[in-house]
Amino acid sequence: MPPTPDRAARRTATTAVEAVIEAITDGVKDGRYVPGQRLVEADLTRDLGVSRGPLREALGRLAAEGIVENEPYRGAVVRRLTRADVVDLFQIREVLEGEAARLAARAIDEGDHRRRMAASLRTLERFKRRPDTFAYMDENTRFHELVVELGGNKLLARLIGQLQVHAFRLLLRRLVADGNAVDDSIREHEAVAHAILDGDGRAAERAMRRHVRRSGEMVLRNAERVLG
Amino acid sequence: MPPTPDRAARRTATTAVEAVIEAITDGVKDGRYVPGQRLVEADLTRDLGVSRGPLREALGRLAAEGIVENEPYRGAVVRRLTRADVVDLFQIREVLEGEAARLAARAIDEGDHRRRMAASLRTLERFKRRPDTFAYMDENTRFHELVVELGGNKLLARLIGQLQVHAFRLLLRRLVADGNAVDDSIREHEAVAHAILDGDGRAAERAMRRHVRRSGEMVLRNAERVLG
DNA sequence: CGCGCGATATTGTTCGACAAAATTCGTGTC
DNA sequence: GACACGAATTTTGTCGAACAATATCGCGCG
Repeated sequence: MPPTPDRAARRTATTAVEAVIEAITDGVKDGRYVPGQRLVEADLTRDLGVSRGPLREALGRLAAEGIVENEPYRGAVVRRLTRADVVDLFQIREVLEGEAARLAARAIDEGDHRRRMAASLRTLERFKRRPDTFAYMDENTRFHELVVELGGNKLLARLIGQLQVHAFRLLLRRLVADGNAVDDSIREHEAVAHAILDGDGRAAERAMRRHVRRSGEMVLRNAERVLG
Repeated sequence: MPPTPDRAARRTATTAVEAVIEAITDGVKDGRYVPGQRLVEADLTRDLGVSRGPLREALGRLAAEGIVENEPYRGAVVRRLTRADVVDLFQIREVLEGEAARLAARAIDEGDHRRRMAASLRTLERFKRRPDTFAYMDENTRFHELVVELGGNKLLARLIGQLQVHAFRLLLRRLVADGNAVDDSIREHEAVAHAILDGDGRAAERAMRRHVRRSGEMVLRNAERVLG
Protein backbone atom coordinates (compact mmCIF):
# COMPACT_ATOMS: atom_id res chain seq x y z
CA MET A 1 0.00 0.00 0.00
CA PRO A 2 1.85 3.07 -1.25
CA PRO A 3 0.75 5.78 1.18
CA THR A 4 1.96 4.06 4.34
CA PRO A 5 4.45 1.31 3.77
CA ASP A 6 5.92 -0.13 6.93
CA ARG A 7 9.29 0.96 8.11
CA ALA A 8 11.21 -1.92 6.59
CA ALA A 9 9.70 -1.37 3.18
CA ARG A 10 10.44 2.30 3.53
CA ARG A 11 14.10 1.94 4.16
CA THR A 12 14.48 -0.24 1.13
CA ALA A 13 12.65 2.05 -1.23
CA THR A 14 12.66 0.01 -4.40
CA THR A 15 12.18 2.81 -6.88
CA ALA A 16 13.50 6.34 -7.11
CA VAL A 17 9.97 7.68 -6.79
CA GLU A 18 9.49 5.97 -3.45
CA ALA A 19 12.83 7.24 -2.26
CA VAL A 20 11.81 10.82 -3.06
CA ILE A 21 8.44 10.41 -1.40
CA GLU A 22 10.09 9.03 1.68
CA ALA A 23 12.66 11.79 1.79
CA ILE A 24 10.11 14.57 1.51
CA THR A 25 7.49 13.12 3.86
CA ASP A 26 10.13 12.51 6.49
CA GLY A 27 11.44 16.01 5.90
CA VAL A 28 8.00 17.48 6.46
CA LYS A 29 7.39 15.35 9.53
CA ASP A 30 10.55 16.33 11.34
CA GLY A 31 10.45 19.93 10.22
CA ARG A 32 13.32 19.95 7.77
CA TYR A 33 10.81 21.16 5.21
CA VAL A 34 8.61 23.90 6.59
CA PRO A 35 5.06 24.61 5.42
CA GLY A 36 5.09 27.26 2.75
CA GLN A 37 8.58 26.33 1.66
CA ARG A 38 9.07 26.04 -2.06
CA LEU A 39 10.38 22.74 -3.38
CA VAL A 40 12.40 23.66 -6.43
CA GLU A 41 12.98 20.75 -8.78
CA ALA A 42 16.56 21.67 -9.56
CA ASP A 43 17.51 21.68 -5.87
CA LEU A 44 15.79 18.38 -5.18
CA THR A 45 17.32 16.59 -8.15
CA ARG A 46 20.72 17.70 -6.89
CA ASP A 47 20.11 16.81 -3.22
CA LEU A 48 18.35 13.51 -3.83
CA GLY A 49 20.27 12.35 -6.85
CA VAL A 50 17.33 11.58 -9.11
CA SER A 51 16.32 13.04 -12.41
CA ARG A 52 13.32 15.24 -12.98
CA GLY A 53 11.06 12.47 -14.17
CA PRO A 54 10.76 10.46 -10.96
CA LEU A 55 11.00 13.64 -8.93
CA ARG A 56 7.97 15.14 -10.61
CA GLU A 57 6.11 11.89 -10.28
CA ALA A 58 6.80 11.88 -6.57
CA LEU A 59 5.70 15.48 -6.18
CA GLY A 60 2.51 14.66 -8.01
CA ARG A 61 1.75 11.85 -5.60
CA LEU A 62 2.53 14.01 -2.62
CA ALA A 63 0.16 16.61 -4.00
CA ALA A 64 -2.57 13.99 -4.35
CA GLU A 65 -2.05 13.10 -0.71
CA GLY A 66 -2.25 16.73 0.34
CA ILE A 67 1.27 16.97 1.69
CA VAL A 68 2.33 19.36 -1.01
CA GLU A 69 0.51 21.88 -3.16
CA ASN A 70 1.19 22.09 -6.84
CA GLU A 71 0.20 25.00 -9.03
CA PRO A 72 0.96 24.96 -12.76
CA TYR A 73 4.18 26.75 -13.60
CA ARG A 74 4.64 27.71 -9.98
CA GLY A 75 5.94 24.51 -8.59
CA ALA A 76 5.46 22.52 -5.42
CA VAL A 77 5.11 24.08 -1.99
CA VAL A 78 4.90 22.29 1.33
CA ARG A 79 1.25 22.65 2.20
CA ARG A 80 0.50 25.37 4.67
CA LEU A 81 -2.33 24.49 7.00
CA THR A 82 -4.76 27.18 8.04
CA ARG A 83 -6.48 27.02 11.37
CA ALA A 84 -9.58 25.77 9.59
CA ASP A 85 -7.54 23.01 7.97
CA VAL A 86 -6.38 21.85 11.37
CA VAL A 87 -9.91 21.85 12.71
CA ASP A 88 -11.01 19.82 9.71
CA LEU A 89 -8.07 17.46 10.07
CA PHE A 90 -8.69 16.57 13.69
CA GLN A 91 -12.41 16.34 13.12
CA ILE A 92 -11.81 13.66 10.52
CA ARG A 93 -9.13 11.93 12.51
CA GLU A 94 -11.50 11.74 15.46
CA VAL A 95 -14.08 9.96 13.37
CA LEU A 96 -11.70 7.66 11.51
CA GLU A 97 -9.49 6.67 14.42
CA GLY A 98 -12.54 6.24 16.61
CA GLU A 99 -13.88 3.79 14.06
CA ALA A 100 -10.51 2.04 13.94
CA ALA A 101 -10.53 1.61 17.71
CA ARG A 102 -14.05 0.21 17.60
CA LEU A 103 -13.02 -2.31 14.96
CA ALA A 104 -9.88 -3.20 16.88
CA ALA A 105 -11.90 -3.98 20.00
CA ARG A 106 -14.28 -6.10 17.98
CA ALA A 107 -11.38 -8.13 16.58
CA ILE A 108 -9.27 -8.40 19.73
CA ASP A 109 -9.62 -12.19 19.95
CA GLU A 110 -8.35 -12.83 16.44
CA GLY A 111 -4.83 -14.12 15.86
CA ASP A 112 -2.18 -12.54 18.02
CA HIS A 113 -4.10 -9.29 18.47
CA ARG A 114 -4.43 -9.52 22.23
CA ARG A 115 -0.78 -10.32 22.72
CA ARG A 116 0.35 -7.41 20.56
CA MET A 117 -1.95 -4.89 22.18
CA ALA A 118 -0.83 -6.04 25.62
CA ALA A 119 2.79 -5.66 24.57
CA SER A 120 2.12 -2.14 23.36
CA LEU A 121 0.48 -1.35 26.67
CA ARG A 122 3.55 -2.54 28.55
CA THR A 123 5.76 -0.35 26.39
CA LEU A 124 3.61 2.63 27.29
CA GLU A 125 4.20 1.94 30.99
CA ARG A 126 7.91 2.36 30.50
CA PHE A 127 7.47 5.85 29.06
CA LYS A 128 5.55 6.86 32.15
CA ARG A 129 8.62 6.43 34.28
CA ARG A 130 11.24 7.74 31.88
CA PRO A 131 9.83 10.47 29.66
CA ASP A 132 11.54 11.06 26.33
CA THR A 133 9.44 13.14 24.01
CA PHE A 134 11.04 12.13 20.75
CA ALA A 135 11.11 8.44 21.51
CA TYR A 136 7.52 8.74 22.68
CA MET A 137 6.46 10.22 19.36
CA ASP A 138 7.70 7.05 17.70
CA GLU A 139 5.78 4.95 20.17
CA ASN A 140 2.74 7.18 19.69
CA THR A 141 2.84 6.55 15.97
CA ARG A 142 3.28 2.83 16.49
CA PHE A 143 0.33 2.65 18.86
CA HIS A 144 -1.99 4.37 16.44
CA GLU A 145 -0.74 2.17 13.61
CA LEU A 146 -1.33 -0.90 15.73
CA VAL A 147 -4.90 0.07 16.52
CA VAL A 148 -5.60 0.69 12.87
CA GLU A 149 -3.99 -2.57 11.83
CA LEU A 150 -5.90 -4.64 14.38
CA GLY A 151 -9.07 -2.99 13.10
CA GLY A 152 -8.35 -4.75 9.84
CA ASN A 153 -9.83 -2.21 7.46
CA LYS A 154 -7.09 -1.64 4.90
CA LEU A 155 -8.71 1.38 3.34
CA LEU A 156 -9.05 2.96 6.74
CA ALA A 157 -5.38 2.31 7.38
CA ARG A 158 -4.56 4.05 4.19
CA LEU A 159 -6.66 7.13 4.81
CA ILE A 160 -5.41 7.53 8.36
CA GLY A 161 -1.85 7.15 7.09
CA GLN A 162 -2.34 10.11 4.80
CA LEU A 163 -3.67 12.29 7.56
CA GLN A 164 -0.96 11.21 9.95
CA VAL A 165 1.79 13.11 8.18
CA HIS A 166 0.42 16.52 9.06
CA ALA A 167 -0.82 15.50 12.45
CA PHE A 168 2.58 14.14 13.33
CA ARG A 169 4.38 17.37 12.67
CA LEU A 170 1.84 19.43 14.56
CA LEU A 171 1.84 17.12 17.55
CA LEU A 172 5.58 16.80 17.69
CA ARG A 173 6.07 20.52 17.98
CA ARG A 174 3.42 20.78 20.62
CA LEU A 175 4.64 17.87 22.70
CA VAL A 176 8.21 19.07 22.61
CA ALA A 177 7.05 22.35 24.01
CA ASP A 178 5.12 20.82 26.90
CA GLY A 179 6.26 17.81 28.86
CA ASN A 180 2.95 17.37 30.66
CA ALA A 181 1.27 16.75 27.35
CA VAL A 182 3.16 13.47 27.03
CA ASP A 183 1.78 12.19 30.34
CA ASP A 184 -1.75 13.08 29.29
CA SER A 185 -1.26 11.38 25.99
CA ILE A 186 0.00 8.20 27.65
CA ARG A 187 -2.97 8.06 30.00
CA GLU A 188 -5.35 8.47 27.06
CA HIS A 189 -3.58 5.71 25.15
CA GLU A 190 -3.94 3.44 28.15
CA ALA A 191 -7.65 4.07 28.28
CA VAL A 192 -7.95 3.15 24.62
CA ALA A 193 -5.80 0.05 25.02
CA HIS A 194 -7.79 -1.22 27.99
CA ALA A 195 -11.10 -0.73 26.23
CA ILE A 196 -9.79 -2.61 23.22
CA LEU A 197 -8.47 -5.45 25.39
CA ASP A 198 -11.90 -5.60 27.03
CA GLY A 199 -13.41 -6.04 23.59
CA ASP A 200 -15.63 -3.06 24.33
CA GLY A 201 -16.03 -1.37 20.96
CA ARG A 202 -18.11 1.56 22.16
CA ALA A 203 -15.74 2.38 24.99
CA ALA A 204 -12.74 2.05 22.70
CA GLU A 205 -14.27 4.39 20.17
CA ARG A 206 -15.19 6.87 22.88
CA ALA A 207 -11.72 6.79 24.39
CA MET A 208 -9.97 7.15 21.06
CA ARG A 209 -12.21 10.00 19.97
CA ARG A 210 -11.51 11.81 23.18
CA HIS A 211 -7.80 11.26 22.76
CA VAL A 212 -7.79 12.64 19.23
CA ARG A 213 -10.04 15.54 20.21
CA ARG A 214 -7.70 16.49 23.03
CA SER A 215 -4.70 16.35 20.77
CA GLY A 216 -6.50 18.66 18.38
CA GLU A 217 -7.45 21.09 21.12
CA MET A 218 -3.90 21.12 22.36
CA VAL A 219 -2.58 21.90 18.92
CA LEU A 220 -5.20 24.58 18.34
CA ARG A 221 -4.53 26.33 21.64
CA ASN A 222 -1.05 27.00 20.36
CA ALA A 223 -1.97 27.49 16.76
CA GLU A 224 0.24 30.51 16.23
CA ARG A 225 3.36 28.64 17.18
CA VAL A 226 2.47 25.42 15.54
CA LEU A 227 1.02 26.38 12.19
CA GLY A 228 3.29 26.86 9.23
CA MET B 1 -8.08 20.65 -4.70
CA PRO B 2 -6.51 18.09 -7.07
CA PRO B 3 -8.50 14.93 -6.28
CA THR B 4 -11.91 16.40 -7.02
CA PRO B 5 -11.80 19.45 -9.25
CA ASP B 6 -15.20 20.77 -10.25
CA ARG B 7 -16.59 19.95 -13.64
CA ALA B 8 -15.48 23.17 -15.29
CA ALA B 9 -11.91 22.77 -14.14
CA ARG B 10 -11.95 19.23 -15.38
CA ARG B 11 -12.97 20.02 -18.88
CA THR B 12 -10.18 22.54 -19.22
CA ALA B 13 -7.39 20.37 -17.91
CA THR B 14 -4.51 22.79 -17.84
CA THR B 15 -1.69 20.29 -17.89
CA ALA B 16 -1.11 17.01 -19.65
CA VAL B 17 -1.01 15.22 -16.32
CA GLU B 18 -4.49 16.40 -15.45
CA ALA B 19 -5.73 15.41 -18.86
CA VAL B 20 -4.43 11.88 -18.36
CA ILE B 21 -5.90 11.63 -14.88
CA GLU B 22 -9.22 12.81 -16.19
CA ALA B 23 -9.15 10.39 -19.09
CA ILE B 24 -8.37 7.40 -16.90
CA THR B 25 -10.69 8.18 -14.00
CA ASP B 26 -13.53 8.79 -16.42
CA GLY B 27 -12.63 5.58 -18.18
CA VAL B 28 -12.81 3.67 -14.92
CA LYS B 29 -16.06 5.32 -13.91
CA ASP B 30 -17.93 4.53 -17.09
CA GLY B 31 -16.39 1.09 -17.50
CA ARG B 32 -14.15 1.71 -20.49
CA TYR B 33 -11.31 0.52 -18.31
CA VAL B 34 -12.19 -2.66 -16.46
CA PRO B 35 -10.71 -3.62 -13.09
CA GLY B 36 -7.73 -5.88 -13.58
CA GLN B 37 -6.98 -4.40 -16.96
CA ARG B 38 -3.36 -3.56 -17.57
CA LEU B 39 -2.54 -0.01 -18.51
CA VAL B 40 0.47 -0.27 -20.76
CA GLU B 41 2.39 2.95 -21.05
CA ALA B 42 3.05 2.60 -24.75
CA ASP B 43 -0.66 2.24 -25.51
CA LEU B 44 -1.64 5.18 -23.36
CA THR B 45 0.98 7.51 -24.80
CA ARG B 46 -0.35 6.65 -28.23
CA ASP B 47 -4.04 6.98 -27.34
CA LEU B 48 -3.75 10.09 -25.21
CA GLY B 49 -1.02 11.85 -27.12
CA VAL B 50 1.31 12.57 -24.21
CA SER B 51 4.83 11.43 -23.57
CA ARG B 52 5.85 8.98 -20.91
CA GLY B 53 6.85 11.61 -18.37
CA PRO B 54 3.45 13.13 -17.66
CA LEU B 55 1.81 9.78 -18.21
CA ARG B 56 3.85 8.12 -15.49
CA GLU B 57 3.27 11.06 -13.22
CA ALA B 58 -0.46 10.70 -13.70
CA LEU B 59 -0.34 6.96 -13.05
CA GLY B 60 1.59 7.63 -9.86
CA ARG B 61 -1.10 9.97 -8.64
CA LEU B 62 -3.84 7.55 -9.55
CA ALA B 63 -2.00 4.89 -7.60
CA ALA B 64 -1.81 7.19 -4.59
CA GLU B 65 -5.57 7.63 -4.82
CA GLY B 66 -6.13 3.91 -5.06
CA ILE B 67 -7.69 3.90 -8.49
CA VAL B 68 -4.78 2.03 -9.95
CA GLU B 69 -2.24 -0.40 -8.58
CA ASN B 70 1.38 0.00 -9.47
CA GLU B 71 3.96 -2.70 -8.93
CA PRO B 72 7.59 -2.13 -9.89
CA TYR B 73 8.40 -3.42 -13.37
CA ARG B 74 4.88 -4.75 -13.74
CA GLY B 75 3.07 -1.60 -14.57
CA ALA B 76 -0.26 -0.09 -13.69
CA VAL B 77 -3.42 -2.12 -13.39
CA VAL B 78 -6.92 -0.81 -12.81
CA ARG B 79 -7.53 -1.74 -9.23
CA ARG B 80 -9.57 -4.85 -8.74
CA LEU B 81 -11.84 -4.62 -5.73
CA THR B 82 -12.20 -7.74 -3.65
CA ARG B 83 -15.27 -8.38 -1.61
CA ALA B 84 -13.31 -7.33 1.45
CA ASP B 85 -12.35 -4.08 -0.25
CA VAL B 86 -15.99 -3.31 -0.87
CA VAL B 87 -16.85 -4.04 2.75
CA ASP B 88 -14.03 -1.74 3.84
CA LEU B 89 -15.08 0.94 1.39
CA PHE B 90 -18.67 1.15 2.51
CA GLN B 91 -17.68 0.92 6.15
CA ILE B 92 -15.61 4.05 5.68
CA ARG B 93 -18.16 5.78 3.54
CA GLU B 94 -20.77 5.14 6.20
CA VAL B 95 -18.65 6.85 8.82
CA LEU B 96 -17.48 9.74 6.67
CA GLU B 97 -20.75 10.54 4.95
CA GLY B 98 -22.56 10.16 8.25
CA GLU B 99 -20.26 12.76 9.71
CA ALA B 100 -20.82 14.98 6.68
CA ALA B 101 -24.58 14.78 7.18
CA ARG B 102 -24.21 15.63 10.85
CA LEU B 103 -22.14 18.68 10.00
CA ALA B 104 -24.54 19.70 7.25
CA ALA B 105 -27.44 19.65 9.70
CA ARG B 106 -25.46 21.70 12.17
CA ALA B 107 -24.77 24.34 9.52
CA ILE B 108 -28.17 24.39 7.84
CA ASP B 109 -28.87 28.00 8.84
CA GLU B 110 -25.71 29.40 7.32
CA GLY B 111 -25.78 31.28 4.03
CA ASP B 112 -28.03 29.75 1.40
CA HIS B 113 -27.75 26.25 2.77
CA ARG B 114 -31.41 25.80 3.55
CA ARG B 115 -32.49 27.05 0.16
CA ARG B 116 -30.13 24.73 -1.68
CA MET B 117 -31.05 21.67 0.34
CA ALA B 118 -34.72 22.41 -0.18
CA ALA B 119 -34.12 22.75 -3.91
CA SER B 120 -32.36 19.41 -3.97
CA LEU B 121 -35.27 17.85 -2.13
CA ARG B 122 -37.70 19.19 -4.75
CA THR B 123 -35.56 17.73 -7.51
CA LEU B 124 -35.76 14.36 -5.81
CA GLU B 125 -39.56 14.55 -5.83
CA ARG B 126 -39.53 14.78 -9.60
CA PHE B 127 -37.59 11.55 -9.91
CA LYS B 128 -40.21 9.79 -7.84
CA ARG B 129 -42.79 10.38 -10.52
CA ARG B 130 -40.64 9.86 -13.57
CA PRO B 131 -37.91 7.35 -12.91
CA ASP B 132 -34.82 7.60 -15.06
CA THR B 133 -32.01 5.55 -13.68
CA PHE B 134 -29.16 7.23 -15.47
CA ALA B 135 -30.31 10.76 -14.76
CA TYR B 136 -30.88 9.73 -11.17
CA MET B 137 -27.29 8.61 -10.84
CA ASP B 138 -26.23 12.16 -11.60
CA GLU B 139 -28.70 13.53 -9.12
CA ASN B 140 -27.53 10.99 -6.55
CA THR B 141 -23.97 12.20 -6.93
CA ARG B 142 -25.04 15.82 -6.69
CA PHE B 143 -27.00 15.18 -3.52
CA HIS B 144 -24.07 13.56 -1.79
CA GLU B 145 -21.79 16.34 -2.95
CA LEU B 146 -24.22 18.91 -1.63
CA VAL B 147 -24.38 17.30 1.80
CA VAL B 148 -20.61 17.19 2.00
CA GLU B 149 -20.28 20.78 0.84
CA LEU B 150 -22.82 22.09 3.33
CA GLY B 151 -20.94 20.26 6.04
CA GLY B 152 -18.08 22.59 5.29
CA ASN B 153 -15.18 20.30 6.05
CA LYS B 154 -12.94 20.57 3.01
CA LEU B 155 -10.75 17.63 3.95
CA LEU B 156 -13.82 15.48 4.34
CA ALA B 157 -14.97 16.55 0.88
CA ARG B 158 -11.65 15.53 -0.50
CA LEU B 159 -11.54 12.12 1.14
CA ILE B 160 -15.09 11.29 0.13
CA GLY B 161 -14.27 12.40 -3.39
CA GLN B 162 -11.46 9.88 -3.52
CA LEU B 163 -13.73 7.07 -2.37
CA GLN B 164 -16.52 8.04 -4.69
CA VAL B 165 -14.70 6.96 -7.83
CA HIS B 166 -14.99 3.29 -6.99
CA ALA B 167 -18.35 3.50 -5.33
CA PHE B 168 -19.80 5.22 -8.33
CA ARG B 169 -18.87 2.46 -10.69
CA LEU B 170 -20.23 -0.20 -8.37
CA LEU B 171 -23.49 1.56 -7.74
CA LEU B 172 -24.06 2.40 -11.35
CA ARG B 173 -24.05 -1.20 -12.43
CA ARG B 174 -26.25 -2.26 -9.62
CA LEU B 175 -28.85 0.44 -10.03
CA VAL B 176 -29.12 -0.06 -13.74
CA ALA B 177 -29.89 -3.69 -13.09
CA ASP B 178 -32.66 -3.00 -10.60
CA GLY B 179 -35.08 -0.11 -11.01
CA ASN B 180 -36.62 -0.54 -7.57
CA ALA B 181 -33.36 0.38 -5.99
CA VAL B 182 -33.91 3.91 -7.27
CA ASP B 183 -37.12 4.28 -5.31
CA ASP B 184 -35.48 3.05 -2.13
CA SER B 185 -32.55 5.36 -2.67
CA ILE B 186 -34.83 8.36 -3.17
CA ARG B 187 -36.72 7.63 0.03
CA GLU B 188 -33.48 7.37 1.95
CA HIS B 189 -32.23 10.61 0.49
CA GLU B 190 -35.43 12.30 1.55
CA ALA B 191 -34.99 11.10 5.09
CA VAL B 192 -31.48 12.54 5.13
CA ALA B 193 -32.62 15.82 3.59
CA HIS B 194 -35.44 16.27 6.08
CA ALA B 195 -33.21 15.61 9.05
CA ILE B 196 -30.69 18.12 7.76
CA LEU B 197 -33.40 20.72 7.16
CA ASP B 198 -34.58 20.11 10.73
CA GLY B 199 -31.08 20.86 11.91
CA ASP B 200 -31.08 17.50 13.68
CA GLY B 201 -27.48 16.34 13.42
CA ARG B 202 -27.96 12.98 15.09
CA ALA B 203 -30.92 12.08 12.94
CA ALA B 204 -29.12 13.22 9.80
CA GLU B 205 -26.10 11.12 10.64
CA ARG B 206 -28.28 8.13 11.41
CA ALA B 207 -30.23 8.47 8.18
CA MET B 208 -27.14 8.92 6.05
CA ARG B 209 -25.37 5.99 7.66
CA ARG B 210 -28.34 3.79 7.01
CA HIS B 211 -28.49 4.95 3.41
CA VAL B 212 -24.84 4.18 2.79
CA ARG B 213 -25.09 0.87 4.62
CA ARG B 214 -28.01 -0.18 2.46
CA SER B 215 -26.18 0.78 -0.68
CA GLY B 216 -23.29 -1.34 0.44
CA GLU B 217 -25.51 -4.30 1.25
CA MET B 218 -27.13 -4.00 -2.13
CA VAL B 219 -23.80 -4.01 -3.86
CA LEU B 220 -22.57 -6.95 -1.84
CA ARG B 221 -25.66 -9.00 -2.57
CA ASN B 222 -24.73 -8.78 -6.20
CA ALA B 223 -21.02 -8.91 -5.70
CA GLU B 224 -20.43 -11.58 -8.30
CA ARG B 225 -21.82 -9.45 -11.07
CA VAL B 226 -20.32 -6.22 -9.89
CA LEU B 227 -16.80 -7.00 -8.83
CA GLY B 228 -14.05 -6.81 -11.39
C1' DC C 1 6.51 56.00 -6.08
C1' DG C 2 4.19 53.03 -9.40
C1' DC C 3 4.38 50.78 -13.81
C1' DG C 4 5.80 48.49 -17.92
C1' DC C 5 9.15 45.54 -19.98
C1' DG C 6 12.91 42.79 -20.85
C1' DA C 7 16.16 39.27 -18.56
C1' DT C 8 16.20 35.36 -15.78
C1' DA C 9 14.49 31.38 -13.41
C1' DT C 10 11.41 27.62 -13.15
C1' DT C 11 8.14 24.52 -14.71
C1' DG C 12 5.78 21.47 -18.37
C1' DT C 13 6.73 18.47 -21.91
C1' DT C 14 9.01 15.93 -25.55
C1' DC C 15 12.36 12.75 -27.43
C1' DG C 16 15.80 9.34 -27.48
C1' DA C 17 18.50 6.24 -25.11
C1' DC C 18 19.65 2.50 -22.13
C1' DA C 19 19.53 -0.74 -17.96
C1' DA C 20 16.59 -3.79 -15.26
C1' DA C 21 13.03 -6.74 -14.70
C1' DA C 22 9.11 -9.35 -16.32
C1' DT C 23 6.88 -11.96 -19.89
C1' DT C 24 6.70 -14.77 -23.86
C1' DC C 25 8.02 -18.36 -26.55
C1' DG C 26 10.60 -21.95 -28.62
C1' DT C 27 13.23 -25.95 -27.68
C1' DG C 28 14.97 -30.00 -25.78
C1' DT C 29 14.12 -33.49 -22.34
C1' DC C 30 11.73 -36.91 -19.86
C1' DG D 1 2.31 -34.52 -24.28
C1' DA D 2 3.82 -32.01 -20.04
C1' DC D 3 7.39 -29.51 -18.27
C1' DA D 4 11.75 -27.20 -17.25
C1' DC D 5 14.99 -24.11 -19.09
C1' DG D 6 16.90 -20.27 -21.32
C1' DA D 7 17.01 -16.86 -24.94
C1' DA D 8 14.29 -13.28 -27.40
C1' DT D 9 10.88 -9.87 -26.72
C1' DT D 10 8.31 -6.69 -24.18
C1' DT D 11 7.68 -3.40 -20.70
C1' DT D 12 9.04 -0.59 -17.08
C1' DG D 13 12.42 2.59 -14.54
C1' DT D 14 15.57 6.12 -15.16
C1' DC D 15 18.51 9.42 -17.22
C1' DG D 16 19.89 13.50 -19.95
C1' DA D 17 19.33 17.08 -23.10
C1' DA D 18 16.48 20.10 -25.23
C1' DC D 19 12.81 23.47 -25.92
C1' DA D 20 8.37 26.05 -25.14
C1' DA D 21 5.37 28.23 -21.77
C1' DT D 22 4.86 30.69 -17.80
C1' DA D 23 6.19 33.10 -13.71
C1' DT D 24 9.30 36.12 -11.26
C1' DC D 25 12.64 39.62 -10.68
C1' DG D 26 14.96 43.88 -11.48
C1' DC D 27 15.60 48.01 -13.78
C1' DG D 28 14.63 52.05 -16.21
C1' DC D 29 11.04 55.36 -17.19
C1' DG D 30 7.48 58.48 -16.45
